[in-house]
Amino acid sequence: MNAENQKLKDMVNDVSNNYSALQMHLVNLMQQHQRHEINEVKEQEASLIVPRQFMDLRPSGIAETDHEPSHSSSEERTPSGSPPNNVQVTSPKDYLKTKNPVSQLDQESSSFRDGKRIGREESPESENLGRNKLQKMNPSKPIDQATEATMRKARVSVRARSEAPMISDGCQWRKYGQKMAKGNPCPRAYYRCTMAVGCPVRKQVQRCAEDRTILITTYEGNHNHPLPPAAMAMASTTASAATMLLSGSMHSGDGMMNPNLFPRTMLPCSSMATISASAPFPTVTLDLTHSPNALQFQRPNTQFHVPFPGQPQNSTSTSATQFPQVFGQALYNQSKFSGLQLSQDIVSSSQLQQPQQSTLADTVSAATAAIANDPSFTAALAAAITSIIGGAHPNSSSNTSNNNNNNGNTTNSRQ
DNA sequence: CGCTTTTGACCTGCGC
DNA sequence: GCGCAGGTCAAAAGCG
Repeated sequence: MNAENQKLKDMVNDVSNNYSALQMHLVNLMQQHQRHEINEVKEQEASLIVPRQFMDLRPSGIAETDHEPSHSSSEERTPSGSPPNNVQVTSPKDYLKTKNPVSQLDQESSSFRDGKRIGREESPESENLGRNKLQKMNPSKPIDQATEATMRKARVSVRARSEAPMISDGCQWRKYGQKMAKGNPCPRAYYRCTMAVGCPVRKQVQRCAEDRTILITTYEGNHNHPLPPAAMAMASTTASAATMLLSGSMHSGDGMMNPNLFPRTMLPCSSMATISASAPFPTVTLDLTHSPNALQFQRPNTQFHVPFPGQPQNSTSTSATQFPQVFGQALYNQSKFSGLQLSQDIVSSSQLQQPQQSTLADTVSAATAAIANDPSFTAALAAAITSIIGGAHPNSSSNTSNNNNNNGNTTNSRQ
């Protein structure tokens, strides 16, 4: 066990190092691409106004100008002279070190302590209720409160193939409800984080109606406590989603995302992630199910996307390559761990198959699809996902995993 | 015995 | 105002 632990430590260190190196590379690629895309946009619409970029893993409004100077011209085209929002790639560690997004939210919510139910005043949901009530009664800061609500409700949905009833993401969860959702024969389970008292993070777990091997896990909120390394990626991803969506809302005149501008800020299409701006729960969807076989089941732009009010159908969602970079990184690193090199030649071959790929995340995605038929790689792919979202295995230390087996049986019998 | 899950009831928002 | 659906609560049951 000691030897195994040491081996795992070495692997973690390797991940960290590779992550940093690849992160730098990704930044460079993004900057290059951004310049290219900006030129295109300028050609198409000279008067276009582009909101901030959606790469800062920290909560909006705290970007520091002493970080890497942005080479994006988004700030150049920001009309109101708002502080520049640089394109930054911040590791989860740095992100948490720099600023705990939860603390900000908690501070914001602390001014709304008049919960509807006195007995539940301390619970986050009662704060929400109180806030909603106050928002109705006191419209003095509608934009701020709408922004806050967006931040609170922004969600990250992860689609991953898993036989396990729930993917363990490094956190401890307690199931507090289960419902049958319309249009899906599989029940939806509700969990809340139990790693700290009063942690507002919740998640929903449900199997995809079209392909029940796909597990859809939706995260909402930000943790108010330190996270184990295994949970860092997902937590920062969730927080980033909120930040991304909030960022979009903050830079449009009416306090909501401008649907016509939003897609233009994203990099070219990747099938790994989509963003839905559907109110009231804007959702970022990370699709880790891709394989040649998976694609036939997938309906990438319809499943979670509700048209944004007034938004043309062809722009209801935008694929993003920026956001899932953490997952691509994990895949790359895990493939190394597994001794199954996600080597440059594999990446290159996948690029040949999909010449439109232009970013690291896309490359990894394509490589995943290209080699997913290789049984030996399947384990590596599963391990890659596991390394990010904590591991999907029935024997997880989390109580919820085993109990969820019971859930499924019980639910089936009830059905 | 303490913790977690189950599950019916309840609350809330939304569309009609 | 009503019904529906999603989300949450909390007492009861289950489990180790």
